[in-house]
Amino acid sequence: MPWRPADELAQVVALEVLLHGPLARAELARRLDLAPATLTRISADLIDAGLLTETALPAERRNGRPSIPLDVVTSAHHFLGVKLAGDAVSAAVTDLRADVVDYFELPLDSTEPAAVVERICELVARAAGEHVIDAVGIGLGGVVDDEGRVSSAPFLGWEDVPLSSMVQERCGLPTFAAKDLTAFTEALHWFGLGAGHANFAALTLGVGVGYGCIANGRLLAGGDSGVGLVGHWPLDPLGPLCSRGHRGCAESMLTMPYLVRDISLALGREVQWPEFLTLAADGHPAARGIADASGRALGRLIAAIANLAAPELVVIGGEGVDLARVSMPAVEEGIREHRDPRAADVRVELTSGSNESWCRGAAVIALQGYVLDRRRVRSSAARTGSR
Amino acid sequence: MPWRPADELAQVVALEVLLHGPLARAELARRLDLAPATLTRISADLIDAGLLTETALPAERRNGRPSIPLDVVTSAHHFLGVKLAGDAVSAAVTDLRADVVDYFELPLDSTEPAAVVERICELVARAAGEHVIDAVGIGLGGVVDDEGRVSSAPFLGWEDVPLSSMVQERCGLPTFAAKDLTAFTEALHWFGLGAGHANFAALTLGVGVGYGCIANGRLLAGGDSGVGLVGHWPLDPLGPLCSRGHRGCAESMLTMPYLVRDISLALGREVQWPEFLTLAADGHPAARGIADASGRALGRLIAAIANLAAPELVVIGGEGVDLARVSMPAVEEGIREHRDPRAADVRVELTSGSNESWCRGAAVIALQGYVLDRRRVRSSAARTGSR
DNA sequence: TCAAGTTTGTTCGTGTGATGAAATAACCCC
DNA sequence: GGGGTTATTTCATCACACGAACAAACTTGA
Repeated sequence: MPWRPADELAQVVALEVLLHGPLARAELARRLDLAPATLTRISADLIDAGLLTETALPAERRNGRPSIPLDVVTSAHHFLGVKLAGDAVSAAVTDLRADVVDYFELPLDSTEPAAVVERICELVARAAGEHVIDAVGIGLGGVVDDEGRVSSAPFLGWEDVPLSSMVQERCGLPTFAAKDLTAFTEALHWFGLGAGHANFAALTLGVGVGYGCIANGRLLAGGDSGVGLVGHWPLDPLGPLCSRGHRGCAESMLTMPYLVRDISLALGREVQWPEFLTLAADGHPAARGIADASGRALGRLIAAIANLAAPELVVIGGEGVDLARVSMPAVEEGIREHRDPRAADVRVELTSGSNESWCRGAAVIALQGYVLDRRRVRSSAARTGSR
Repeated sequence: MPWRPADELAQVVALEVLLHGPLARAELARRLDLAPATLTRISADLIDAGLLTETALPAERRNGRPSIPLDVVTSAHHFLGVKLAGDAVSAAVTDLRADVVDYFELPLDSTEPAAVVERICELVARAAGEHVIDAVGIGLGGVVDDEGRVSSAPFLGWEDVPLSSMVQERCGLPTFAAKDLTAFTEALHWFGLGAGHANFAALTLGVGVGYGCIANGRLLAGGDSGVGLVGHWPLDPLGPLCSRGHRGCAESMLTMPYLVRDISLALGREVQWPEFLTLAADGHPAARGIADASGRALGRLIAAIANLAAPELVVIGGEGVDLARVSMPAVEEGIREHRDPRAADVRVELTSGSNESWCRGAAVIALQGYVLDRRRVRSSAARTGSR
């Protein structure tokens, strides 16, 4: 039962239901500015096609005839989202709403493209054993073009690897690859904190600092986003030096390795990330100081994003997201410092930075590719600059 | 002969011709993915309606039957663009392609809303004496909402002034007001260096620093863009202090009053802006030093914009644009400093910063309001976050 | 308990309007 | 002048969104 809305309008209706939860016909008609009659017809088609069903109506009761919410059959489709790291590949199986239903992981002993593809296909095979997988998405740090070709991924030593087509040929499933941050941001956009927002930004903390942005309802994708454009952003003229000799850049102020190094130096012993957070939360002076300086730096970065990209919301994620949690007041102070007091407050939200959330992002790339039928359709995206 | 395309498709076709120059029917059909037959019908309607004409075919000759380019009747519509300054109001009359055909100016002796409206209407009357004006656009520095209400304009001491409706009631013409930078950016987008770009940024230098951005084909408009979000951006930790006590912020590094002050202090005599530029261009050490520091700071700001908003192009304007002209190498150095070397080069272009260009921007706001029939249509903009 | 009110969803005939195919027009080159 | 090529037009066709009227399924209130 493939996702094949009969025409463009059916596609729009199906997407609206997919993205904005169960919706009644009348509500859909209002949202999409269509006649009720049209919705009767379209929803009948979509129900016939197995894309939508009428839910068991726990809809809010008001006056008049009760509405019958329509919903997508979430369990009718499954996607595999693969996150590629330097030493392991992990994967999550999700349903049509990007809810994770299964999770696998495999170590990676070679970063040769062929070996990695092999590993990915092992995951695909394992997942396919338990679920019917409709498409595969792969997320990795690096520059990936629209066709899923990895033009550069330093952490794997890759240049110009046609990853998605390699996997697709090897395992026979539609495969899409994208930069990990693109995937993460799109997942927030369709099913996460960014749902319903036409302008928001995502920021991830971890081994590096990542940035993704939805502007006017679509991803901001410069040709070379992905080379780590915010990674070395100068945030504190008095901060420590980073590997490239910048003083107080995002890498040196916000990434886990540097912060762990700083706290270890300060205490004269090896301190791990969780302990650092605990110490900071408990008010240990050295840890507090480092966390606060870091939080202020993060706030400045958020302010920069807010000033230039005008998001309604900034979502923080990544495995180091707890840094923001323990230094929220400093973050807010940093924002105030670099933001005009007359401007509206920046809304900052935190989200999970587990590895699963990266996989989920990759699954959303698969889901989008499948549902929007990428690879075939390029025409509608061709209209460039107008309006 | 009003701009009233019969239906939505006709509107799209007319817009395409307006924005992308004379175009033949076949070319339009290809661009908009329509059947040739459809274009015959639509263009006939539009020609009947007086919106389009067949040009005297100086189209590039190729094989086959020659095409007949269609163009809008540029001189059939005129717009008045008014730029509001603290001490004067100026206005330009433009045609449908935003080419300036006339220019007026009046001093302003009171900043009372009623007095300003009076002055504006004098300009409207004068313009209407020589041209048929279809709509009026007003640009000013401050926060202006979609309905043309000025919620704040410190330079006039205004709060919550329903400017556009005041002018509209007083002079009887459809009137639209917008922030000056919005107007400037939209003008670049529709008819200037930004035409055809779905992602670009505009930066203006003058008494302050202004920023506008088109992302994914539309203006990035935070609710509070306009309070000068980049005006106090920190650019040089060693720079001079600004009025608010920031060190090396955009105001202190890039605005004309500060630069004039700096060069005057350095030379021990009063130096005006043009002389400063001449000295810098001629290699006078002090002037060169100031201009280069300023250029590097500008480069850093451009890099910040390029990193966060991913524009394909950054256009510099404003009356102080020549600063960029005399310090281009420093600007490029500043960009390199804050941009990952693996990222693509940022394309920077300069444009006129004459007062006329601000008026032209305001005229484009009028033109857009008129052509897109704002104030009536709000429905299509309502679809917020999806896709 | 029944009538009135309200909102949802359906049926059906209608008309708009984009389309494909084929014809025609207006050039090129040789 | 003939063949090739591309642009534009003609025209019958047909998909499909719509409006209007109606049926359904509740709430509310007397």
